[in-house]
Amino acid sequence: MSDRELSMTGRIVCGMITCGQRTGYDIKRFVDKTTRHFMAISYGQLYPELKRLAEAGLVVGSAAPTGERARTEYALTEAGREALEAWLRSDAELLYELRDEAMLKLFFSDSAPDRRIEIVRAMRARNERKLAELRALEPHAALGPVGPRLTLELGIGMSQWLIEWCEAAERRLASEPEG
Amino acid sequence: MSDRELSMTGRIVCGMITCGQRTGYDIKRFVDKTTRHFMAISYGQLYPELKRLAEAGLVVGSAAPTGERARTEYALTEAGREALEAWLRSDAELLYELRDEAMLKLFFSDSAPDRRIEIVRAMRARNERKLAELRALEPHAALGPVGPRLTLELGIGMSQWLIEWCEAAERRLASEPEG
DNA sequence: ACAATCATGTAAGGGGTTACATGATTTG
DNA sequence: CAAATCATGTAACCCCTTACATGATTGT
Repeated sequence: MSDRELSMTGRIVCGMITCGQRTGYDIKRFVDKTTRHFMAISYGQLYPELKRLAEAGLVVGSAAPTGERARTEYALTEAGREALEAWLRSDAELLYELRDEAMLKLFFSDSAPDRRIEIVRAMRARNERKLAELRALEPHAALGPVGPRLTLELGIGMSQWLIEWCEAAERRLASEPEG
Repeated sequence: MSDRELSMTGRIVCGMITCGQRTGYDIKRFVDKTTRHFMAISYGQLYPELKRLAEAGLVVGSAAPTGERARTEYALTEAGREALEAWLRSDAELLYELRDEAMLKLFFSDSAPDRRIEIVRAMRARNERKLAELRALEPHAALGPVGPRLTLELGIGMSQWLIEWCEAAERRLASEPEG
C-alpha cells in the first residue's frame, strides 16, 4: 500500500500488462520485439518487480497453470491503472540515456586517423543491422495500435538518418582524409 | 601487469588523457562538455579507474600540487597507448544503448490517447533543449580536431532530425487524432 | 524422440549514480 | 570576504545483466 510511484521497470511492466501481456514470460517476449530498441528489460528485473508490484497492490496475480506447469497471469488493479495514467500524464523530466561506443571511437579517432573511415563504416554497418531488425517488425505493427506504430516509425527513421549521415561522412573522408 | 583490456570507463579515461586532460578533475570537466551526450562518467567511476589503470601500468600519475592543494597529473604509458590503439583498431561489436522514456510513453499512449500530442510536444521540447546545449559548444569545437567535430555534428544533426519528426507527428496528430 | 518453446525464478557480480566529506585557491 | 572553482576521494545504494537451475509442454 506504500509505494504508488512506478519505477522505470514498473512502468514497462504495467504498460505491457495493459497491452495484453499476462505472464512474466509474455512481457519479456513482447518487450524484446517491441520496445527493446529504446527500453529493454531482463528476467532479473522482471520477476522481482512483479512481486513488488503485487505487494504494493498495483497488480494482482492469479494461478493459471497449463497442465502441471506453473503459470501466473497478472492484471492491473485500479491503483495500478491510476499509477500508469499518472505517469503518462505527468510532465516530469523525461529520462534520456545514450551510450554509443561508435561515437566514442569517432571522438578519439585523431589518435588513429587512418582508421577513421573504418570506424564510420562499422557504425553504418551496425545501424544497417538494426534497421533490418526493425523493418522485420513493420508488417506486424502495421495492424496494431498507434503508439507502437509511431515508436517503430521513429526507430526506423532514426536508423535511416544515421546511415545516411555515415554515407555522407564516408564520402567526405574518402575525398579529403583530414575532413 | 595483468589487465591490458580497457573497460568502457578505461577507454574514456585513456582517450581523454591523449586529448590533453591531465587530472581526474580535468577529465570529468572535459567529458561533461564533449562526450556527455553519448557517453558520460561520474567521479565514483573515474578516480577508482585511474587507480586501477595505474596499478595495471597503463597510466602513470605524478604529484603536481598547486601550492598546498594535492593534485595528480596522469600520462599514458607505452602499454596504455597500445591498449587505446588496440581498442580503436579492433572490430569487436560496438556497444549501443538507448533508454528513452519519451518513446516509452509514446508506445503506451493508446492508454491515454488525448495526451499523445502532449507527449510528442514534451519530447520535442527535450530535444530542443539538447540541441541548444550542443549548439553552444560549436564555436569551441570548430577550432579543434576532426573527431570531436564529427561527433558534435552528429549530435546536432540527430537532434534536428528528431525535432523535425516531432513537428511532423504533431501536425498529423492535430489533423487526425487517431493518426 | 528430440528440439523448441513455455514458464518461473535466483545468485553473483558489474556498472553506475548520488551524496557526502574535505579542504585549497582564485576571482569578483 | 564570499562565492566559485579546483581537486580528490569514498560509501551506500540502485539498477541491471548474465548465468544458472528447473521442469512441463508443444511441434516436428
